[in-house]
Amino acid sequence: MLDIKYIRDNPDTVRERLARRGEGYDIGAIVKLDRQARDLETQRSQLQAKSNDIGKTIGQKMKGGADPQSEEIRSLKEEGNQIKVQLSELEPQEKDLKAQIEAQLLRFPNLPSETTPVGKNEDENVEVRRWGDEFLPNNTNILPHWEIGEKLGILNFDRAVKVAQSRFVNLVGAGAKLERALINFMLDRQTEAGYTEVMPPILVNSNSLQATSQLPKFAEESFKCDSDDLWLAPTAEVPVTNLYRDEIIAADNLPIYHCAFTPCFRREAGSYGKDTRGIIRLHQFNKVELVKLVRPETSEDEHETLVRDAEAILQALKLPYRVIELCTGDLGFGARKCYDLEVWLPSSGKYREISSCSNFGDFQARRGNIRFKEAKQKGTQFVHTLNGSGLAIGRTMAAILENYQQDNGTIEVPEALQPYFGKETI
RNA sequence: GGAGAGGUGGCUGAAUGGUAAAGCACUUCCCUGCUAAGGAAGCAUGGGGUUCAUCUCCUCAUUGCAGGUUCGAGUCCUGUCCUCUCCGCCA
Repeated sequence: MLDIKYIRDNPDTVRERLARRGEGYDIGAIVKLDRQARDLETQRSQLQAKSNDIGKTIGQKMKGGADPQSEEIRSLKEEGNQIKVQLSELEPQEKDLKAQIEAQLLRFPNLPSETTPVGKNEDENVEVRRWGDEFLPNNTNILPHWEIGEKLGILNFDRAVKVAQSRFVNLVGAGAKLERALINFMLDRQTEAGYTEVMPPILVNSNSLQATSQLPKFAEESFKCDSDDLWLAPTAEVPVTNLYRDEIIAADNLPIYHCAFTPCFRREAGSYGKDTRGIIRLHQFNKVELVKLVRPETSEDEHETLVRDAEAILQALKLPYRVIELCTGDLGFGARKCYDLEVWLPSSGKYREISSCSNFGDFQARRGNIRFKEAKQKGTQFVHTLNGSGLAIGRTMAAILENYQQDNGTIEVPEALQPYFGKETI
């Protein structure tokens, strides 16, 4: 959430930064509502003060033994009643205005960072670096991962569709074990890199989704449990970041680094016809997520190391990839800056997103009221939150099935993964 | 799912409807003088106003949350969420 005070004091800056994302963000209305709300609040609190005064006076007089029926008490009560009438008009107005402001504010995206490249859409994203050309497979007859997967009997779609729906998969035998090996491998690596593993709830309430900014704007993207205020988490970012919602963290305890393995659930509304085959875009997929809560002045550096920590997995698996910096037009709602890691998928001759690493600044912290406090200092500040996949498990498996495909139709298991998988080939 | 109890500062914990005790912890200071004890003050968060701005200052709100009654609600009423105990069910 944007800071209303910042909008108030720097409307032009806000306008200009939002415009970098594209059209359609008008802060005029909110500035006006804010002015009205503050005027009302000033009026209301003055009346409130008077009312408090009367209450106190009556209280003191009653304590002193005054007759409740006396003229003095009755006239004070009458005065109190009049204030109450005035308040009953002002209060709903103020409340309504503030609710409107809040609702609008929740629908404004974060301001892009000064360094985020300006662009209209994904075509204007910027490639930052590329890694692993020497590992590009030279086999030109590489089968797409879903074909080789079904051929080897380790990916099964038909039965998963029967059990659930399209966009679900069943992993069999070596497929299931490979998934498990990848999970353990990634968690171990990220733990060694300094992230504390957590295993949070993956059903999350509306407040949590609002804090990390999946709500209110993206409600149709998540699965909702009908009879409870619970949703299936679309990413571990939600439960892990929200572990600290409404907390004031001692500054000494920052930075906080967490990694978490969770299944993730997405409705993929509006992606009909996209990636309908294979395991690139499923309603349920596994992911190891990295989450950081840091001091504001460190968040840019923390963002860079977060990306490096995600890259380290791809490097260890010797999977070719590139790092893309998203331009303002493609930037996620809550992010001020974002790098995507894209892994090479030889069957389609394309790089595909396998990790998205974002710096949210104080955007999520403000929504979730996650603050920190310096010892011996007054006041609190919002932390900065960051997260990134480290990595998406299914897409990593797809990349392995393709990049490690041998001429004889077997899959070589990446060396780093062999201790976890227990075999050298599939 | 059934029955009961309860949600008050960092923690413990009071408050016949009269405007949130006290203790512990913490911070600063004083006294004392040696692994200690005593005294004083301070000690929450958020909003608004004031200010070029910060602090101060003024003010409002916050006893889980949302309403209601009242001049006045921690206290009474209604709804709701959460926690705990017992029972039931259950991996």
